[in-house]
Amino acid sequence: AARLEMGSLWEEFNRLGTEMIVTKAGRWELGWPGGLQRRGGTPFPPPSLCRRMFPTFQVKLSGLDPLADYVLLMDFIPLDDKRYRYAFHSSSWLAAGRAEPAAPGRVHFHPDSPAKGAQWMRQIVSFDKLKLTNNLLDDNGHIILNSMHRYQPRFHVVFVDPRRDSERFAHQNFKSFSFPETQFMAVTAYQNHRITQLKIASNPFAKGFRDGDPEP
Amino acid sequence: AARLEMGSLWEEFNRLGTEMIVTKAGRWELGWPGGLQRRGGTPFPPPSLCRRMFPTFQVKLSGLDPLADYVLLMDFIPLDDKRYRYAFHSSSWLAAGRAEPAAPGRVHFHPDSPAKGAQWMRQIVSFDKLKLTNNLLDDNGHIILNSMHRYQPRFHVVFVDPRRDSERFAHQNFKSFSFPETQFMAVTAYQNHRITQLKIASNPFAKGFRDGDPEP
DNA sequence: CCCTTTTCACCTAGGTGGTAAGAT
DNA sequence: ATCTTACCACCTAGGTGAAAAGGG
Repeated sequence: AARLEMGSLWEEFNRLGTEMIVTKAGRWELGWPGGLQRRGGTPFPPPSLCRRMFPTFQVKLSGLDPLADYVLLMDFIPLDDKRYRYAFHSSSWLAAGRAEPAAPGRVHFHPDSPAKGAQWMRQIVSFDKLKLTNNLLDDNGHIILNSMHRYQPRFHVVFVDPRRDSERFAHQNFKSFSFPETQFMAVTAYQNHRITQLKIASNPFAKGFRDGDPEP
Repeated sequence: AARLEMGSLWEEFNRLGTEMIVTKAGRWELGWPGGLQRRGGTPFPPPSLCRRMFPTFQVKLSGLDPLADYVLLMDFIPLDDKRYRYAFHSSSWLAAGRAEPAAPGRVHFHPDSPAKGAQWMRQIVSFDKLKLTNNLLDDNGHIILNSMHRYQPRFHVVFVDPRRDSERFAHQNFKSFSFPETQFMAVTAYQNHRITQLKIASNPFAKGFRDGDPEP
C-alpha cells in the first residue's frame, strides 16, 4: 500500500486548482545569454534550471516484501484532451480547444532504485529530484509536459522478479497509484494569485516573498 | 583496477604532510549551546558538523563485471602506534609517546552500494559523504579517528556473490587498495601553515580566505 | 603549554516568485 | 492579448578556515 504524504497541503492546493511551473532551459551550450555570470559568480552554471514540483510528491509505503527488490517510478498522464486558458475576470480555467500533440512519454525512476522493500518502507519516499520541463527536445531526462494542459501524476511500484521469463508475470509485478488530489495544471507562470500566495506561504524556498509574520 | 583521482593534488599535500580536521559535534540534543540560532536562522540544524576529507577520496574503476553487484567501502588504519605533536620552530612532526587506545573500527559504505559494475565504472566514484570525527561515542556512523595520529585510508571492492555459502569465497571476492599518497595526520586544528594555505588555495569552499587573485 | 571547542564571516550550490522584455 | 523567457533579489542548506575562548 502507499499513503500520500502532506495530503492536507495537496488538498489545499487542489481546492484552488494546483498549478505547476514548467520551463525550458535544459542546458547552456556556450555560456550565459546576457553575459558570463549568474548571481554569486558561477561562470558556467550546471545544467537544468527546470522546476521541481511543489508540493513534492512523497509517499509512505507498506506491505512490501522486506527482502525483495523494487523499482519505484512516476509518470504523468493527461487528464483530458483539452487546452486551457485562465480567465482573470472570473478567476477560473476555461477550455480553449483541443490538446496539443502529447509530449514524449517519459518516466522518472526514483534515484534510489532498485532497493529492498525494507529500505523503501523505512522512511518516506520523496520524489524531490523530479523536474518538469516544457522543452520537447529536452535531453536531461526530465518529465516533458505541455503548458496549459492538465495532468495526473501516477506512482508505480515494480517488483524485480528474479525468475526467468518474468516478463510473463509483469502485470502481477506492477502496482500503480493515482492520487486525485495531486492533479495539476502545467503553466509557465502562475495564473491564480491564490495559488501563488499558497506556494509562497508553504514553500520554504519562497520565504523571501512572505509579507507578514509568523506561523506556529 | 582502481586509479586514484586528483593524484597530483594528493601528492602536493603529501609532500607537505597532509592534515585532516576531525571534530566532535555529532548531534545536538536540545538546541544550540549559546542560544537557539545558527547563522541564517535555522533553529535546530540537522545533525553532523563533522568534517569531510579534502582532497576528497575519488577513484576511477575498471575491470569489474558490468552485470555483477559490488559494494564499495573505505576504512582507515593507523600507520603506526605513535602519538605526534607539531614542533612549530622546526615546522615538523615529532613522535610524542605511544598511540592512544584505538578508536572503534568503523567502515564507510559508499551510499550507492550495492550497484552494478557498469554503474561504478561509468564515472568517477567519490566518497564525498564520508565524514571524520574524534568523538568516540559518535552514533552517526562517522569514521572515528584519534587526533594527532597518522592514518592510511583504504578502499575495498566487494563482489556480491550470488552463490550460497559464498562466505567460503569471501577472500576471493574482496579487493583492497591503499594509496600511500593519501596518508594523513588527524588534527583538530591545522598545524602546518603551508597545509592551511594549500587547502585554502584548492578547496572551493574556502575561497573566502584567498588573498590574491586568479588562477587559470 | 598544548590541544580542543565554539562561534563567525564568507563561500558553494541551488530552489523561490517577481518583473520586464520578448515572442506569437 | 496571451504566453514565454531571461534575469534578479532573496531564500535554504551546508562546507571553509580564522579567531577567540575553553580545558588539561
